[in-house]
Amino acid sequence: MQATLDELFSALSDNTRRKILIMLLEDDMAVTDVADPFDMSLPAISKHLNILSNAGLITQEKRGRVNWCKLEPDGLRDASVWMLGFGQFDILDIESLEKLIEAHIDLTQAN
Amino acid sequence: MQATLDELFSALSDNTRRKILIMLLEDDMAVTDVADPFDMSLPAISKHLNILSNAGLITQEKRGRVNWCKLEPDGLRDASVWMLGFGQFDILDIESLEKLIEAHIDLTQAN
DNA sequence: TCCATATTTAACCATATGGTTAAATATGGA
DNA sequence: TCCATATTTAACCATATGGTTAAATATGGA
Repeated sequence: MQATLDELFSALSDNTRRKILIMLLEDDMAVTDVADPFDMSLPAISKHLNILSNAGLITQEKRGRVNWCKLEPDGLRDASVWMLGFGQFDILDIESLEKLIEAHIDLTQAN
Repeated sequence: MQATLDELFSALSDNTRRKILIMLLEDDMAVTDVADPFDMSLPAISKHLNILSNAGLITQEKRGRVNWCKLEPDGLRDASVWMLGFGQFDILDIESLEKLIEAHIDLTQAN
């Protein structure tokens, strides 16, 4: 069930969903907790979570009554591969990329 | 008239539009020529081009009867910044990124 | 057993999206 | 001037999207 690029980019095209992804960067969350900061009904959030699941950006695991949502780390891969390939390595200038990589290596070594 | 991330990702979520972007990577094109490979009416293509313009991914310049479409090189920037920031530098593994950068430097020096 | 909690499903609604065809518009060129 | 070419605009249509509320479902716990 590979998500298509259509599904991926479409899932990313809604601010509520992007915010949810950022929240899940922190930690796994129950549906109710995901919904909490939004001024929107639970069913609406439930639908957004479904869209994110279908796009391969999150996974959901039901334990008891609670449906835990967690980020799918590789979910963005296909989209970023498309963008980097398309952008021909110039989307972010090379120096910025190098700085990102250095920062990353520092972080990695700090752990 | 900054394009929003919503507009950007939404513009990218359609395969016809992604194909148009790839075509424009080669060269600037007239609307009629953009439409040629697609099994779709001219007005439909015209609409897609408008969506790409509003998203900041292309620009259009009318010369005579012909409306020339060209890629906007920085169009993807905001989207890729969001994705790289979100992905915390791990979307593509670091080695792949380094290879991309080396390849890019080689290309740059070849010119 | 029975109530509370967590979540989804169903039915609905307004608006957006992606397409169509027909007509309008503007420019180029004989 | 008048036709051809390039493109957009208008009017339309079916389906998708993002939201709602009410009801259903399932599990936890007293």
